Amino acid sequence: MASRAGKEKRRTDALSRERIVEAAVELLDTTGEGGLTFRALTERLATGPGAIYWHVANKGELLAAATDVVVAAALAVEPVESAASPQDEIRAVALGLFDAIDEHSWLATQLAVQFSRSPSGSVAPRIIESIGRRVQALGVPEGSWFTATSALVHYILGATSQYVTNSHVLEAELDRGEFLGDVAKAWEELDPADYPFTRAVAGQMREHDDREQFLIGIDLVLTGIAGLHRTKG
Amino acid sequence: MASRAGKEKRRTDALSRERIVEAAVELLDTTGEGGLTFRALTERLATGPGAIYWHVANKGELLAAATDVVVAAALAVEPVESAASPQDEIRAVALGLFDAIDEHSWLATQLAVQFSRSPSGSVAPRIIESIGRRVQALGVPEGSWFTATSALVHYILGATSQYVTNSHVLEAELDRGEFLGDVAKAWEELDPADYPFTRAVAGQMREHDDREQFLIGIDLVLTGIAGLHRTKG
DNA sequence: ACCTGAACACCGTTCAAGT
DNA sequence: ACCTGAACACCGTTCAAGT
Repeated sequence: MASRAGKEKRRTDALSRERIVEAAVELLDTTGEGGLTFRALTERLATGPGAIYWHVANKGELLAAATDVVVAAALAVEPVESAASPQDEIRAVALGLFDAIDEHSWLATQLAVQFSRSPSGSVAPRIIESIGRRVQALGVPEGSWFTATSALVHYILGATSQYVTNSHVLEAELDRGEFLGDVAKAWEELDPADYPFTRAVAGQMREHDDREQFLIGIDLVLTGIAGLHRTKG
Repeated sequence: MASRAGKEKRRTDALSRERIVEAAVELLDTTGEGGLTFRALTERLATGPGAIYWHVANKGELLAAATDVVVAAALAVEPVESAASPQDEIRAVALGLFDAIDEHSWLATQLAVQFSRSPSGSVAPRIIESIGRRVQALGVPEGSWFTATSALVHYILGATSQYVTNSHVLEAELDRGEFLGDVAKAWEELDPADYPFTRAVAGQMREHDDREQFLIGIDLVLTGIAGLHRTKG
């Protein structure tokens, strides 16, 4: 509680990169992807835009930092149960990201952006490391480490990006069930000549459970990865 | 060449929704994601913004239409070789989308947006139908049609979204090889204590071939899907 | 070193007015 | 029915000036 080494704190609400990023995350969570503006941020932090630009280079860097903070938290939670198999751990890591996207609807888009724009940034290595270690533990031959990890990460990114409760849904005050119902209805009304499969599958789409579906997909990829073992004598 | 049924054409360059969407695609291809503005569009079409808004509700609808046109073209190309297995056809469809994204770097982001924001729009059903029919042909039990198709589509979306030659790369005038080299270098310089796997895999990342890697991932999912058959007696 | 806030060069979108 | 173009309410970003 006592201040250490006699260093005086200036003002309690002094700006810092951390505080700015934190405010950005809150703003994104509350008002959605388009809600993060320097106007809103300056108001919330009671400063001018110049103050923010002193700590952060531009909006892109701010979004990258916000994404990194949230991803780091999501990956840190994973409880290391000693009894868990690598497969179970991979499922847990994937679900951690799934839940993070569920909580922060803006995260899905940003994950895709960070991965493709700056794979050497902090976000991509974090996720690759977390999945990759378990791929190693799976006994995948070394030559396939990158391939197997990539496939898992690609599936996770693709799948999670669609499970976003997006602003459109929030605006209309629909819950996920109503939303899926509307989509299913639209699918059922497609031209039977052009869209027989999509129509046939509309019911399954309406009733599917997001998390369950997501995990089944993970398991499909894991099954495929298990097949890589036999390739190498 | 002769005008049909005596209908007079007004001016050759009369506006239409089609012409606007076409111009939007060209603008996106030439100047990238951020290059599509109503300013640039009005200049290219020699009109005012009001003229565009007469044919198109807003920018979102314009982007959706541009995405739909490009996706439709990509899926239409698939040559129906009668000897091809469903697996081969799925690979061909996937590669068609891969190539489309390679040609139109803005497409990856837009695919993700269209899928999550309006899965009842035209883009998502087109892709689901194209993949889904082949999943049916694979002999997947009916109860797993939606699950199997979703897994494939999720993988495809996730994987393609990362193979974009993005504007950052274009600006720096790097080719894909140099870009991957830089990423690999950055990975190799990560903290050995925190990122042993990512460091170990940097070399594989540098040398990997995008298309080959993409297809292996497809095959991993297909292997997993093959396992679904046995679930049902 | 850190912050202020006016100013700049853009956006997407609207709308009275024209033909 | 279709188009014009000025105007509006925003953006992200800069920068001289302050402390």
